[in-house]
Amino acid sequence: MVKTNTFQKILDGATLLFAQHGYDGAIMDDLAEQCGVNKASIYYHHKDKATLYENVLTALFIPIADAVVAAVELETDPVKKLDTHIKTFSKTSAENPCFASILMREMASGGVNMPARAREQMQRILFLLNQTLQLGQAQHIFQSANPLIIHFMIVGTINLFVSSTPFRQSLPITGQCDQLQNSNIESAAEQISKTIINSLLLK
Amino acid sequence: MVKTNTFQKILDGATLLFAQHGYDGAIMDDLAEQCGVNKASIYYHHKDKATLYENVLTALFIPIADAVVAAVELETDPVKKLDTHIKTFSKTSAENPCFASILMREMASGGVNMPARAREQMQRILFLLNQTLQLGQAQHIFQSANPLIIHFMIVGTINLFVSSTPFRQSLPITGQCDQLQNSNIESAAEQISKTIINSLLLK
DNA sequence: CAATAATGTAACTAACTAGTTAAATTAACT
DNA sequence: AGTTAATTTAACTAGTTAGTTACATTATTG
Repeated sequence: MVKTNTFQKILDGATLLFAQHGYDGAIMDDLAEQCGVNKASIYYHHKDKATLYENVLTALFIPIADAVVAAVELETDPVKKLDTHIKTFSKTSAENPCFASILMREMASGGVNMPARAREQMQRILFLLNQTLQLGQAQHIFQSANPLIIHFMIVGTINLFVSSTPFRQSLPITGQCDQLQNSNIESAAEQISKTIINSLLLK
Repeated sequence: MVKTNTFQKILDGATLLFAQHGYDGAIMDDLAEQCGVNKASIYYHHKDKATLYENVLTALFIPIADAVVAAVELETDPVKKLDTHIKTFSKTSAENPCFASILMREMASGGVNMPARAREQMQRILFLLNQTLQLGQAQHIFQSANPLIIHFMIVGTINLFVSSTPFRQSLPITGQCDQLQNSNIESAAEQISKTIINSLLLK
């Protein structure tokens, strides 16, 4: 089943609109105009608003979870696995900022309305982290820690970083703090990775 | 000017509704019903939906920033200041989970539509952190680090933790991972504080 | 107590919004 | 070319939603 040009155009426009305004704030008439298609075309390609939202989330979450799992599985050392986990998640999130916005909104609702296929992708990432941490513990490299909190540290920090780009640029911080200048995602990921790994390593 | 019972009842109901459904998802008729007041009473006490939202955010953000600033200023040691910063923020957030939900939604939009008074409160918290970090560096206790990323680590992790209570309870994690059991806010705050302080301390 | 101010309410309105319909256009195939 | 299937469109509909109005009730005060 080849997806048409219009199908994808609507999906891309909807991704942006849902990220910017949330489910309730995204207006189907605006979407039609933004994509340059007639509103009825949206309903021709996507059953209804709820289904369109599911389609958006599925298309957004699966590649990110895939990338993280694939990259981590290439490594064998727990420290390297964890570093790769954090950096791959950061990189793929930054490549598509809509992911961070949509995930944050969903988590703000307690994740209750999140479509099952999207939730499954987040669980894949959490399970992968859990495996890595247990491997590290088994090899007496890592001390015991709550994987869910580590997961939240990674996801929470990166989401906030990625989605706050406009906010960051409006911050009236004086030149006295030059650390704030290099606010690119790679250095953020590096700092998060170092921080987490450092706290996990057995002394 | 003494705020009436009804004014506060509407404010409380609106806080919950905005936290659960976001600005666009919160329906004024639902709010009236939930509070047991007539819809026109809402508009008698609060100019319109946007003003009500501002009132909610102001009432929610100011006490949290106040609490963090007050607690941190009681300490003199940078390490103790940072630990208090993280634990006070965690405690006050957990006491009012609506704060986390609303802040996450606002950050998902890039913080662009956040009312000025609410944004100022987040800046107070960030500036306070910046001061603590600089004090620690001046005393040769902390190494240099990006305060914004530390801020995001604290806020992102705690927000996610607080607002994910329903999500956490739905996680089908097997008993093999008993770390997940003690998912209370105090132990989360403890782990975050240790992690961050540990990574900042000069070796 | 009477008058006035403050608060509460049912019913209404105008604009908006998700989704539909039936007809038109374009592409695919024989 | 001619027929059928896929796609697009303008116009429409029914339900929803923020905000209003004119009136009723309750406090307050001189």
